[in-house]
Amino acid sequence: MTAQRSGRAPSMADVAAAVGVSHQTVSRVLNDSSLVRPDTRERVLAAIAELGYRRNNAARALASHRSRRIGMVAAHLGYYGPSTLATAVQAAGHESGYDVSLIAVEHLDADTLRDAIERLLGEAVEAIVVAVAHTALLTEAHTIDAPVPVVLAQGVTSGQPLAVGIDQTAGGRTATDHLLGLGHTRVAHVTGPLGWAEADQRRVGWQEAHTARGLEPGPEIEGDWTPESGYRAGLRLAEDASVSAVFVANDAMAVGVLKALVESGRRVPDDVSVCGYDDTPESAFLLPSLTTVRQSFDVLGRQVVDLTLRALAGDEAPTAPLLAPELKVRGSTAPPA
Amino acid sequence: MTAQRSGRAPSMADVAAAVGVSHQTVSRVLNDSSLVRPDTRERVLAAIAELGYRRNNAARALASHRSRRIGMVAAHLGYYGPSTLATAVQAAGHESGYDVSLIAVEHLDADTLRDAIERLLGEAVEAIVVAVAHTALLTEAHTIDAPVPVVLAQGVTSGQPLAVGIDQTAGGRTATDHLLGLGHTRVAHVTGPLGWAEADQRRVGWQEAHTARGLEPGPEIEGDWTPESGYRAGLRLAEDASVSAVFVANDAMAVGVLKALVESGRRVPDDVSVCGYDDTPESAFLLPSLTTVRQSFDVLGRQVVDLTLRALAGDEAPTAPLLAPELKVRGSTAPPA
DNA sequence: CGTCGCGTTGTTAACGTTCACACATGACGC
DNA sequence: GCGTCATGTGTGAACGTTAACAACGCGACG
Repeated sequence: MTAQRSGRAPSMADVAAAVGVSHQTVSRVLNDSSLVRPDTRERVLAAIAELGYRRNNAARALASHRSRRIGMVAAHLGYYGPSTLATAVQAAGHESGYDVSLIAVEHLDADTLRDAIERLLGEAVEAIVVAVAHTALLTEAHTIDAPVPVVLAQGVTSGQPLAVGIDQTAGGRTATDHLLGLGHTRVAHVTGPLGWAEADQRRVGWQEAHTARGLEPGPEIEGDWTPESGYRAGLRLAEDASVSAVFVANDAMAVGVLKALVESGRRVPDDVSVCGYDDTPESAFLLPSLTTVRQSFDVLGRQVVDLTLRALAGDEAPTAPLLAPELKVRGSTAPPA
Repeated sequence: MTAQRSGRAPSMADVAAAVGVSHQTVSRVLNDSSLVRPDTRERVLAAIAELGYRRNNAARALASHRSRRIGMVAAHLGYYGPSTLATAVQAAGHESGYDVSLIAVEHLDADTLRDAIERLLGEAVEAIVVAVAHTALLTEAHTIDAPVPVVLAQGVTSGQPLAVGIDQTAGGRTATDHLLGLGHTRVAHVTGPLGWAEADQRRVGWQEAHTARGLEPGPEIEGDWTPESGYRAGLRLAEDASVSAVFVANDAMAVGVLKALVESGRRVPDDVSVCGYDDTPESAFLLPSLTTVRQSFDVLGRQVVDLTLRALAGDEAPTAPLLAPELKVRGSTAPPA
């Protein structure tokens, strides 16, 4: 009964032959069309199980012109934010019946991005999610004329079409406001690498918080997201006795800042308050525990996929509001001495 | 000249028609067969560029029975190790002309694994790389009878076929040996969740280092990789005045241990030495900087892909030696008082 | 009792590649 | 001058699925 060609994986035709129906009926069962008599469906399902039949996606994509696949390109999966986002997007996509092809790159420049997109298009993705953090690339990403929707998922400034993001400016403002609210009259800032959208935006928030109170923002030092750059920045800040509060653009750098301050003999938070950004799992367990800003990547991932699906459903330029980050107050911030 | 059907992406036939050759010639150019006259190739290439032709991978896979795709399933991309490994595998695969479909899951149990593998097989991957850390799953993974090679890339204990890994036992031994070598007579251990291969193996290394010197291993507390579990363990260790050295199974937990010890009034390394595992970017900038064990995930990723390619080339059960981790001595370890 | 309609199934033709050939053309050796 | 061979190119048939439509059986309705 099981007339199967040897050597190759069974096809619909094999299943059909085993049951004694046409391959189209098998196809109907697989796509659960309602037009199949229950007992026919039953028999087909049994044969599928017995033969170990598995649907061939390549053939499916070829015939249907639909790949049921979303592409994603993400950089710096070693960092907390990007990796969390990537996992979230993948989970959300899977929930909605899409595979997510993730291209993870070490560092994302214009060439890498173009290459990644080219590869994804080669896989016939129906949409592409780009988690790109660099401002220069952001504008570039907008000009990509791919034959599929391209959704931006990072570094987004406002409710632009086909873009979801977290309101980094608000995050920077909240963090700085917290410090100013404690009574500090000036907050120093260790930025991320300028040119990165997230770094730029957090910095703007930091400035805005000062100007809103008629204050001058304190010294500013550029970092590169790494703990080491935070450490170097911290050493310089420690020399400046007027610095009583620092807003650091991510938790990894904050680790370095803390070390530098303490090693320089300045107590945290007694002499200097430190506020980070990201709320990595470690941050609550630093010495002292780190006040920081938390971003909900799970929600972001879900939103990214929803927006993508809306674009796929024909909505030309779907928009979504920016997500609001949340301040986590811990032991590293206190009123000035 | 450009006879292109509207609405659809151009196909080989379109390119061929534009140039005035057969579709097979276009195919030959694309697969750079040598059997094409230079000027023909030239003209085909020009037409491809002009029409914006892109090869359809679904059709290619269907016709050739080769997808040029490797699947990978990885859990816990939020952790340092797995995410670094995933990126490395992807990069190495790409270098070798393979796309790597990465399925990132939050947590990997038997069902999730089976589902992920099923999805990957649906994409016609030629091989599957499984980065699974759980011992129970490891044995399970060995029994998977997929129609393609399944390569294990984590938690591997020795040079088993189709498996590459880092020698975690050696890592645990090295870390503990370092502490014993400093003069500590007993080393406590905060383990990862037992049942995870890596946790188990590091623990074995810790025991071996003691027995090799005729010593009894110190107290042992089970953690779950999170800083919080490290903190809880640290609080208990701090109560035990006989504990002068601790080997913590990863850096994240070590962060928590450090906090607990210091908050309990025990100085590090003066009263208690602490050694971690992973060498995360932060660890050198903790207070004090963390002695730890470094694993080279770049090399591992490369090896994983090499092994996979060997399996694909027909080698039934290719093996690779375990990679040796490397001790990084920093400020958190010192001789006993 | 014939015919319409609906539910179920079968038939045939795409989809865009690669593969296995067959077919031209010209060079070369005898 | 003719067979042989290499080089370049074309032809037709897969590959395994979906899409569009045709066909069948059967009950209901006029």
